[in-house]
Amino acid sequence: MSGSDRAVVTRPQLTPRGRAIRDAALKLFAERGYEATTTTEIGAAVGIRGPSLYKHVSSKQDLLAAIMLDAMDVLHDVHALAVAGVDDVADRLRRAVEAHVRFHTRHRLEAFVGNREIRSLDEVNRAAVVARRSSYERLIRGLIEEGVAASRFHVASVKLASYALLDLGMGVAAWYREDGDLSEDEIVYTYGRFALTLVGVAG
Amino acid sequence: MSGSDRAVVTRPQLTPRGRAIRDAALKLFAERGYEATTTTEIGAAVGIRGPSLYKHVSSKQDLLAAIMLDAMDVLHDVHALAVAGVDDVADRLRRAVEAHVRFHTRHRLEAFVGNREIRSLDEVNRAAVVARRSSYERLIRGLIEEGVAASRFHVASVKLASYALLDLGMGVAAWYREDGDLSEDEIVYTYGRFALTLVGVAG
DNA sequence: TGAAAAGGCTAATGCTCAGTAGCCTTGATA
DNA sequence: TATCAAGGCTACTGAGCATTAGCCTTTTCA
Repeated sequence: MSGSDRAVVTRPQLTPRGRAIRDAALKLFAERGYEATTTTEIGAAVGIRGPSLYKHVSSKQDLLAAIMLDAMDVLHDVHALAVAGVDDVADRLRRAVEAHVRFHTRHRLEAFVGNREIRSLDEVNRAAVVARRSSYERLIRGLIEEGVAASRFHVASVKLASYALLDLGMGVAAWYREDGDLSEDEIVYTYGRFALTLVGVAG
Repeated sequence: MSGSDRAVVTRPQLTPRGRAIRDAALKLFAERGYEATTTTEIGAAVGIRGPSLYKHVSSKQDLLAAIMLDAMDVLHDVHALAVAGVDDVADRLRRAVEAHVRFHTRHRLEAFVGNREIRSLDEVNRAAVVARRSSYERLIRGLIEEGVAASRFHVASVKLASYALLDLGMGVAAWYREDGDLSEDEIVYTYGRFALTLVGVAG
């Protein structure tokens, strides 16, 4: 009943070369955008020609979809892990926001691409990503509603507060750099505090 | 010395049709992205064929650049207007953030495109937009530094606080809708308050 | 009223791109 | 050692795109 029996990785395993291709595609999609990235460039990044990619992946579109869907699944997983077994609603929110921000530092390219390239997905894939995103947003909003219901939080608008928290994470993905002068822990801690003051936590 | 003698509109005037084309292009760039928008579609949106656009604009690229550069200039203008003649640093920050957020509701498409399509600009235009953006970021950061220097604000990191405030505005541009259930004033007021608690304002 | 400017249009140009066809090399295995 | 699959490669296909060329109609105004 601990939840650890749920598989964390649910998508098909990739060969090493398949993983290299995905990593290269992710980097290129983040740098220049999905539409502006050519299969020739993705191939070059792993030392092969564009058409040879098709021995490993089925299409450029599938590459994008896999990157985004996997990222959303990981985001759900880290959220679940962060709040599991924590009772106090303020602690739950702080831990959820910390996990949110940490995800956006550790997977900033995935988050960046995920936020900018939804439009490049075909209808089926877009619906799948949007569904996962909505589900995640409901989790965050639910935490705030919980705190408000318990009179622990005081906000002008639950919706606005949840948007603010979610947007801060996305912002991090846009400017965070591993070699920058703000450490991951520093950002995570500070934003966790931000979150609590933002919902006007009592106590 | 009031600053009102500085022209607010500095770019070449557009004919009505030129303006219609720009508005249509803005809407399409926001909806499906610059690369995915065709000149045929922009033309269709104003009732002409794609090639006829070239009687009014010099290129698709210039259309994007003009949209983004104008938006950055307006953002600077509304900021200057918001803080002009205000002495108290907390008031200045609150008013600056209010102006920032209001800009992102009133010009959400421009802001949205401006944040997502920098990569689609050619080098010259990109440099111009990035310069304006940096300049604006310095203004916001400067306000926070001012408050910290005067011991009115208390933040763990000036940089982090300014990123957070800037990111909240960008977030607004992504989800705000004129016909949504959160009013512009409501969002502006709430985020103005967020800003002050976020910098740990004293008094 | 007549010339010319403005602003449409279709057709064409030249380029880029995702994906396919079909071939060849290599290395594992039977 | 013969076979065969894996995974490269080049050449090609078919489509889409921004932009230009050149033509025609309408409007403006001297």
